[in-house]
Amino acid sequence: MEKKKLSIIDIAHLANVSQATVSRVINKNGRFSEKTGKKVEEIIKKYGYETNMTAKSLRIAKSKTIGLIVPSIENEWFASLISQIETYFFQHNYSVFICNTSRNKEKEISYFKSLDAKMVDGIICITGENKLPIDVLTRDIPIVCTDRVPAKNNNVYIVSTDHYRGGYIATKELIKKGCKRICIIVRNRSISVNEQRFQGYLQALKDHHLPYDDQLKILISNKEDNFEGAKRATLKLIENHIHFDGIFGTNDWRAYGAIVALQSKYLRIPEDVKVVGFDNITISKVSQPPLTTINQDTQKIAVNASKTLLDLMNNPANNTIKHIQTLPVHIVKRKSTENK
Amino acid sequence: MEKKKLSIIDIAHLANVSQATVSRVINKNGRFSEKTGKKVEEIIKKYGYETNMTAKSLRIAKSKTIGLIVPSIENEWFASLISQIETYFFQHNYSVFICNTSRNKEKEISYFKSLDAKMVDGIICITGENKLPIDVLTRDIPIVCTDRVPAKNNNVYIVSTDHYRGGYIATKELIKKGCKRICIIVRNRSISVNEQRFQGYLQALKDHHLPYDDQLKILISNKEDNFEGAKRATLKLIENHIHFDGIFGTNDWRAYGAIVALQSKYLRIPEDVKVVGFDNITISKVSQPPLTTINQDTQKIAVNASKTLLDLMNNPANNTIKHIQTLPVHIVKRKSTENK
DNA sequence: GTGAAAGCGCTAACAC
DNA sequence: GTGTTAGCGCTTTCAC
Repeated sequence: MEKKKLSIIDIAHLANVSQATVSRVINKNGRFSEKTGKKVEEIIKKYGYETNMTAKSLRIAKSKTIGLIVPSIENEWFASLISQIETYFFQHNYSVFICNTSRNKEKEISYFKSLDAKMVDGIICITGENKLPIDVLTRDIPIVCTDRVPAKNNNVYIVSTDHYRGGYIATKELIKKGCKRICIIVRNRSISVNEQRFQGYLQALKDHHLPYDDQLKILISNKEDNFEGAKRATLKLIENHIHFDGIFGTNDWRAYGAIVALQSKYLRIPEDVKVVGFDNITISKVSQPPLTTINQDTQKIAVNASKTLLDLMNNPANNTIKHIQTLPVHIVKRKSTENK
Repeated sequence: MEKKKLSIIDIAHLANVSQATVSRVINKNGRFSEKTGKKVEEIIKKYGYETNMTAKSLRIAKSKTIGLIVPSIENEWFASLISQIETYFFQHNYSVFICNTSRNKEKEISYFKSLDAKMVDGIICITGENKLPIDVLTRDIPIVCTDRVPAKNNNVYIVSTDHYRGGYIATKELIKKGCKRICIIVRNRSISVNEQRFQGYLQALKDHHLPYDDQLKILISNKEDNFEGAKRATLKLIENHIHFDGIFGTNDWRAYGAIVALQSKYLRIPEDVKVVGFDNITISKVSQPPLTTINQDTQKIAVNASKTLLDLMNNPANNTIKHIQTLPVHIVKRKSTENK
C-alpha cells in the first residue's frame, strides 16, 4: 500500500485555510480564531498529519535534538546515565543522538562534525579526561560535560561528582573499621577521575596518621579489563607476601576483582581483609559478600546536566548558570567492611 | 566569537563557480573537471564547510539516519547489541537515534512517530514480544527486528537467535553431567524468548526420558528483578524440601541468583547442584564458580540485522532478502557444570 | 484573524 | 563541464 505523506499545504487545502494558518495552529503561536483552530486540528488528526521535522529544522535552524557523546555504552554506570538523560529529554520533546566513541578521538571528532551538520541544539559529553574538539563546530551551541575537562573553555559547562571526597570517605571507612595497611587499586591515567579518588585516599591516610606505602598502590594497565586486572594484581600482591588488611578498589569492578583474588587464596572478607568499591553498580550488590561502596548519584548528575543544557538552549544569554557543579557522594555500607 | 555558518553558495562564490558545481564536487556525482574539483575541495577544507544535513535531508527525503528502538539500555546484553549496531552504521556513514522505550507502549508509539517525522531511513527494533505500531508511520521505510514479532507484517524483517535450541542444549548439558531433577527458572510471559527456551528444555527432558515435574518450574513475576527473583524462588524451593540436582536459569542473572541462594544454604556447585545460564554476559564469567552458559552471538545478530536494514534501505525492491534469519547458539562450558 | 510570499540550504533537471 | 533555477515543507514578515 502506497502511503501518502501529507504536507502543511495539503492540510491547508483540506481545511480551506492558508498554510500560514495551519502553521500557526500547529505551533499555537500566531493569532487564529478558536473555530479555525478546531477545524484544522480535526483535519490533522483525521489524516494523521505529522510535521516534517527536516523542513522545520531547516527553517528555524533548530532540530529539537541533542547529541550525547559517550565513551562506551557497555558500561553499566554510563548506561544508567545515558538512560536517564534520554528520559529527561524525551519528556521535554527532544530526541537524543547517542554517540559511542569507544574512547576513539577520530570517532569523537567525526561525531562532533556530524552532530553539527545535523543541527543539534546542544551536546552532552560523558567524557573524562580529554579535551573536546569543539573547534570543529560551526555553530555556537551549548555543551555540558559530566566530568572534568581542561578549563579554558567558557562554552563548556561541567557537572561532576566529588570524586576526591568519595576517595576520602572510602578510605576513612576502612580506617575506622581498623585497617592499617590499605591498598588502592587504580588505573594509570594522568588527569582523571582516578587521580582525584587517589588524592582523596592520600588525604584520608594523612588525616589519620597512617603512612603512605607505594607498594600498596596497585596499578592496572590501560589495556587490561578492570576485573581481570584487579584480580591479577591482587594475586601478585599476595604472592609477594606484601601484607595488607584493606583494599580500596577505585571502582566496583576493581574491588570485586580483588575479592575474587582474595577468596581464591582463602582469605576471608571482611575478617581478614576489608574491601570498598566505588560507583554502587550492580556487581557491588550481588557480590559475595556484598560490597561497601561509594554511591555516585547518577540521577542527580543526569538531571543536573540535562537541565543545565536545556536552560542554555532555551536562553543562551543566561549567565546565572553555574559553569561547574560538583555533586556530593555518600557511602553505602555492606558486608565487605563489617566488623564481627 | 561569532561563528559564521557557510553555505554552499558561499563556497560557490569563494571558488568562482556555481552552487551546482559545488554540490557535484561534494557528492562526487555529476561531471566536473579535475581542476574545479580540486579548487572547490580546497576552499571547503580551508573554510571548514560542513553540509547542512537538514537541508539535504529535506531535499532528498533521506536523512542518513536510522532509529534503534530498545526496551532498555541498562541491560548488558542489549547494550552490547546497541553498541555493535551503532558501530556498524557509523562505518557506513549513518547516525543512529537510540530510543529507550522502557517497555512502555506509549513511549514506543511516540518514538515511532518522532522517528518518522525526523525522516529516518529505517528502523531496527530490539524488541521481544510486542506487536509494532508500524501503522503510525506515514512513510514506507524498512524495519528489522531482532526478535520474534507476530507474523503478518511483510514490511518487518526478523533476525533472531535460536532460543529453542539454546534451551535444549542447556538442558542436555545438565543431563549429560548426570542431573536427574532439573529446575528451570523462567519469567512468566506469554509469547516470548522465555517460552522458546522453556520448550527446548521440555524437549530435552523428553528426548532423554526424564519426566517433567511442574514443581521444578520456578516462575519469577514480571515485577521482580531477575537476580533477586531467582534467588528468592530458589530459596523457597530449598526450604520446601523439593529435591533437585540441576538448575537451568533462562538467563545469566537468574542462574546467578540461584547460585547465591544455593551457596547461602551451603549447597556446593557443581558438586551438589549444577547450574547453567543463558546469554554469556559478564556475570557468567565472574560468578563464583563461573557459570556454564549458552552464548548468543551478539555480533552476528548485530551485523546481520544492520546489514539487512542497509540492504533494504539501498534497494527497497530487493526481494532476495530473507524475512527471517535464525542464528545458531553454542554452549560455553565453565565450572558450574563440571564433574569431579 | 488570515493570506501571500520569501527564503532556510540543498539537489537535480534542464540548458548551453 | 558548468550555470540557472525550481522546489523539498516549513515559519514568519508584511499586508490587509
